[in-house]
Amino acid sequence: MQAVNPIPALTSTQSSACTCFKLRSLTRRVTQLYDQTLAPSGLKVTQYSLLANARRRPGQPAPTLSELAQKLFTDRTTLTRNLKPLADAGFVDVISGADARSKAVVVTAAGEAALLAARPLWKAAQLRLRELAGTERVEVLHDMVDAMLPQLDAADTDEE
Amino acid sequence: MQAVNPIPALTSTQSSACTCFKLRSLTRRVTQLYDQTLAPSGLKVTQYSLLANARRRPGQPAPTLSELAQKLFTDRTTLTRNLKPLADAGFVDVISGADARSKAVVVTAAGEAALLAARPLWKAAQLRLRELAGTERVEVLHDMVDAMLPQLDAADTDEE
DNA sequence: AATAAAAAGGTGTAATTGCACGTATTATTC
DNA sequence: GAATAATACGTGCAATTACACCTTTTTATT
Repeated sequence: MQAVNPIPALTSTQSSACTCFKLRSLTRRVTQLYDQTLAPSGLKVTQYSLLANARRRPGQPAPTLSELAQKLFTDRTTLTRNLKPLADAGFVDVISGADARSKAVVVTAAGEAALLAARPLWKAAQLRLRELAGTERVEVLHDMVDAMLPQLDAADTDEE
Repeated sequence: MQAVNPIPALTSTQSSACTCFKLRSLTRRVTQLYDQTLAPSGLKVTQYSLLANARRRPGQPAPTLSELAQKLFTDRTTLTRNLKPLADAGFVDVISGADARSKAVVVTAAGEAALLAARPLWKAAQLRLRELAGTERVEVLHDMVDAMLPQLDAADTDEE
């Protein structure tokens, strides 16, 4: 016996089963949670992540724009724009790199301070998400992203 | 015996363990995959999802902006902007609703046609993602989003 | 019926995102 | 050494996203 397809021509399940749509929806809500929690710090989660990933130990070379973009899984040109508000706020300096072509991103003292001030809020957001979604789910999600992202990243840089 | 924390002051693991950052990174890549695959249709995945969710069977009432926004897990004002290119392309009509306040979204015949034409491409994207990430992972991801999204959605509408 | 509250929607502003195309600089090839 | 490749970055453009604040209309309260 075969299961009956409820409404053949127009199952709304079809569109809502879109993985991309689901992911985008979840990400919007999660971003909202983080941004609202981080609000007192003046940083959005994107900026927090950018700063945290641009950070280097003293003596360590500052990352170039391309290096940082790759680390952030972002388009290079997106990084350029995202640096603007942070540079305006004095949280980063975009200096000329080793090459005459390349530029490097340096987190300033003010940037470090902002990051330090935002950290407890970020931790609160992490905790709140775990409360809402369940710690186990969040951990599974981490593993899944870690497994999937490299595949998608490779596929992206391949096909050119 | 206690495990030694590798570099106490500056573990880059801390920032990369940000659930929001991970989710956003994955979503960017997945969106890229879908958008590139959908490109021949002239629709972006956001627009495809919007159209698919705005669609009604003949006779069924067209969704109001607020209803549709809720269904899409988007801000109401975001929906307003996202409708613009679709209205310009003639894929939707934004008509006045039952109320003198409300408006409703109607997918036009051209919109239906665009959706129909895009569907094989969308399916190809779904398939490609499963190839890259593994079908099982995608299915687990679906379940996780389905479980997490309502929690975050409720938390969002609550705290006002 | 007047007033207050709620609901529905829009605009200003700002940030995030990526593609297409362009310029400048370095490395490679002949 | 000159021509070509590749690398590094920027800008124009368009879409996505949401908050703060606004107007209009409907509903609820007194």
